[in-house]
Amino acid sequence: MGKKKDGFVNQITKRSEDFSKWYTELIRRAELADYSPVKGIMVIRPYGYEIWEHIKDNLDIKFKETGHKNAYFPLLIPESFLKKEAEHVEGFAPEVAWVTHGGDNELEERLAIRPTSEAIICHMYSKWITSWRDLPVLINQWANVLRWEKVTRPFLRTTEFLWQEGHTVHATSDEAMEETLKMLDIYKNFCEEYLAIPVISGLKSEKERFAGAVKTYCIEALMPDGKALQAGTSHFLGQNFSKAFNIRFENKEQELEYGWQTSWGVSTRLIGALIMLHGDDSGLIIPPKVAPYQGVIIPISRGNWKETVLPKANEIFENLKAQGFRVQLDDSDVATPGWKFSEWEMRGVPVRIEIGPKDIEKNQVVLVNRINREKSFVSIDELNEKFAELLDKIQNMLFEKAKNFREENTSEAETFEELSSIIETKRGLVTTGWCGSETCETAVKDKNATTIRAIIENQEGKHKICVVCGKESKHTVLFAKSY
RNA sequence: CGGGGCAUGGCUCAGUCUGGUAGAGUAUCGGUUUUGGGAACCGAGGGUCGGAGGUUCGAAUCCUCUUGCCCCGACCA
Repeated sequence: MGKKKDGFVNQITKRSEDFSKWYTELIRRAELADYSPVKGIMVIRPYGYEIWEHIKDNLDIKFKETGHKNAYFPLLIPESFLKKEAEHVEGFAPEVAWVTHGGDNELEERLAIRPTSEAIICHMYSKWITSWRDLPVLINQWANVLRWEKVTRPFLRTTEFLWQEGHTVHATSDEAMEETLKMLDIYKNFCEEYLAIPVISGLKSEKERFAGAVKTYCIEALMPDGKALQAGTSHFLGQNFSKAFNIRFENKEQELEYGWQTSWGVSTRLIGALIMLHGDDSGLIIPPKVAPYQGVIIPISRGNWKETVLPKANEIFENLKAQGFRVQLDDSDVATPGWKFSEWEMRGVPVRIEIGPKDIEKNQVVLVNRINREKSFVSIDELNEKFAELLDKIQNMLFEKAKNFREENTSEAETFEELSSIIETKRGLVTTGWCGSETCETAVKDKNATTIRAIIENQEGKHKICVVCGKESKHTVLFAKSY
């Protein structure tokens, strides 16, 4: 640990050597998160939480722009409420945690710690909605939820996690469907623009659909180990919940009608996705748009640097902050510059700004790109523009790199044998035809532990037959192993 | 929930087979010298070996149970 090897850091397992180990080790070393005393529950540390804050703040703006308001619903849900929508309970029952006592007294009805909030929110909606004038209801909440998962991994699947859940009610089916797709689109754009994670959007099969939904749409991202990660979902709930919870309104024709609903969410899992997708052997690479620090200024501490270099470094620091950049100045005098380089690379800061005696003479700084360590010498007078340019460049490089990776790892299969062989050798995403039957879907799962991640837009002329049974294909689907 | 692995100063690990009362590196603290890719030296503090029980004169080490973590599957954001 801490020893030099080829000049760079050697303190974490290399991503190229052991991906899983790299992932969990890095999360702790970079101080994104740590394990709590309770199984499967993690502590999100400030550096990790700040990434979540940037995700949250930016998404929140997009939700507000599209007319949504935030609210907060209770953590505890009476058991009877959860049971109202049959498929919903069945789907979530195995992973619900229950509150059974208040102090020493056993409760008459046990309370579920929300695994998701449809039940409590729909109950409230049934009280609030009476007329077509009350619609649409467009509410989102930022909250924590609890699901007693059997296998957990930091950020990707933890017992308690943070997310947002939007719950809307509309007067017509069309309107609700429009909302479902609109939010899916917001997620897709957000993942691609802010997190530099290319995603494929599509529809879930019946088997993979959210418990209680009519249709579940999703965005799926391909991870470096060839597995797909569901990065967000948007559900068209139809009238399933409004009927179960009696959400009715009087329409313009003075008839009582059940509301049409949607729900949609993304979680702290997005952080897991960006760690896996962008990181390298040296550690994290956080996309500039959500990075807690977009740049770190490292003064080269040499001789009387505190009198010569540090004041200039401070000036640059204040200037960049004033321009709205998120920057850090590492002026600690215990660590050497080399140590700092490695440390901040490991933490994924996209740009390093070096300034030393030689630079001061030339009125310049050195900008270093985290992705390829490419150095550029920039006049201090142009620093603001050049820094902003480099951040944009890095944001784009990350996206392009991820997109190329996905393209290289997307295959097509016409037969079951082909599909199996691809999954067993290179993994990745596989597009095929599918007849739509659950029998064929299950056949693939049983043989290859691979599932339909999404039903995608039909590609003309391709995949005319079902990859399993050979009958006529109804959908083009994306198969992959998944997280 | 099945299969496998692991649990020892903050971190990474040695010691376990063959019981004898804990050790290294690193980190931390103090000091001196350094500093353009993880600096060197001197000195100091810090653990009773995941937890419970048992065997024994004696347990990190042997036995039983238990908890947690990691990996691979089945289930899920």
